Amino acid sequence: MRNFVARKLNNGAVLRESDEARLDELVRNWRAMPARTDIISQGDDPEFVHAILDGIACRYKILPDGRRSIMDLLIPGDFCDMHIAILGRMDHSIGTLTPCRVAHISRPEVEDLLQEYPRIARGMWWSSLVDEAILREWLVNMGQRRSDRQMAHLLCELYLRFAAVGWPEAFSLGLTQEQLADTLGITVVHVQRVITALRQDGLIELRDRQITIPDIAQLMEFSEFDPDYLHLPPEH
Amino acid sequence: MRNFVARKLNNGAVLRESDEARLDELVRNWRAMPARTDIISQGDDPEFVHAILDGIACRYKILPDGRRSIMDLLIPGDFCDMHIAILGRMDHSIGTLTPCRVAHISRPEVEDLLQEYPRIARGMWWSSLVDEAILREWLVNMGQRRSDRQMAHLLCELYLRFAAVGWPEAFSLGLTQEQLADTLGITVVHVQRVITALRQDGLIELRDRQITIPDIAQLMEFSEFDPDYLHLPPEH
DNA sequence: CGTTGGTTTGATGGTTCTCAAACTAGGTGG
DNA sequence: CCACCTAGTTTGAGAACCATCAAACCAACG
Repeated sequence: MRNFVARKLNNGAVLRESDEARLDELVRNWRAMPARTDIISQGDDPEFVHAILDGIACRYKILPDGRRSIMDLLIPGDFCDMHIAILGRMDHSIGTLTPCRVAHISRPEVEDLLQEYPRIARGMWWSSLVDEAILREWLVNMGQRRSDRQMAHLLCELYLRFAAVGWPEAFSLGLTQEQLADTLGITVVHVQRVITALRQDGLIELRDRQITIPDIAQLMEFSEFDPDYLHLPPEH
Repeated sequence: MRNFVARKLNNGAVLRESDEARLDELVRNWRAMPARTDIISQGDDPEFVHAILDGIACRYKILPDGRRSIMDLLIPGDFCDMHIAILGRMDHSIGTLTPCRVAHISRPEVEDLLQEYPRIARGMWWSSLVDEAILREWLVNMGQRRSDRQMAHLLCELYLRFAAVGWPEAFSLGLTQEQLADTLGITVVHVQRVITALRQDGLIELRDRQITIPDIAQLMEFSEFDPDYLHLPPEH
């Protein structure tokens, strides 16, 4: 089992063996969570910082009328809540979408990590800035593109993010259409129509409710995807 | 002339006189910039960190087809590019929307500030996290609300953000309809229709192309505005 | 006094939502 | 093993929202 946290941070900082060893230790405390379960809820002031080791989670808010808005997808290697120590309470929730393995690290351990492991601290800093850049690109995506391009753009991003942590299997996405709808801000019905359209154009493939990408370059061109905002090292 | 940077940071940290004095010094280097001018352009690796002292600026990207997407509005007290030292190159541009006074602070000065003034450093850290929270709320706003609510929500946010730095004049917004359109991801024509509708409902007032808010509570209710995400101290 | 940038208004069309219902696959209990 | 139930997917018809295109209007400015 590889350490996806270390792999992710390695994109923004050059870690040494001692760094990776420490991360391996910290990541040893984890628990399995079923799909659709909150890791942290809005209003919490949690004691632990969490990292996703396996599965897909999301940041989300529930609107007054009951709709859910997903503002970020968290994949293996992603931290959930590094910021909570400063802001105090959570202004949104974090929950699993698929079954997940979630590591929990105590606040003192995080403090120690940031103080004593400067390369890791730099990687964390880099990581949170990339998260912000992703958020900005989502804003562009939702504001300016039609929903088929939106969907394609999201898939391109996930493809690259999974690749950046060296996801072992070929990329395949097992989210439900409702989860995709809440992410893109469109209805389930329309997600369905967009997916069938993309499938008919040969841009994606669908087997057992899993989306795969036959030709990433083609999908990137279709969605005007520019990977610049992910700030990945050149080889990706 | 008050120091809006200090006022803003005071919302997230308790500054002392020495802190404010240092900020006063740093902010002394500024230049006036006309409207519609880039402070930093995409691809730059700038030498200075900038802060808005007066006027309104924005983060934006230009899409391949020429459209502009505004992803953040920067008001007096806001820093533009604290993150650039880590990420290297800018993945978006920052430009003025109205005439601005912009302070520029050298990288060594910023380093010193973060090292030697821990309360300021904490305020900066808080500030960047709030920026991220604002970005998330914009995503919710654009994804889930109709354009009249979107507009109202944006106006509520700006009202509170200006209030949080103690903006001297009563709130009034002097952006063009095109600038608002690029921010909300809708067309100029539709901005026009939304504005007249809000005006007819008495939710906003319009004089000399300046939008004012007669009753903020009413506008907040209309747009389902929950100020929680701004993480302001209770008095606001 | 023409030019320019911005606002306002109208008509039409496309994208996406809403409502409604059928269908599929997996799981559970009789 | 089958009947039922549930969550998720698929399809259709009509309406709402917003975009597009086009043109008039207005104020500031040289």
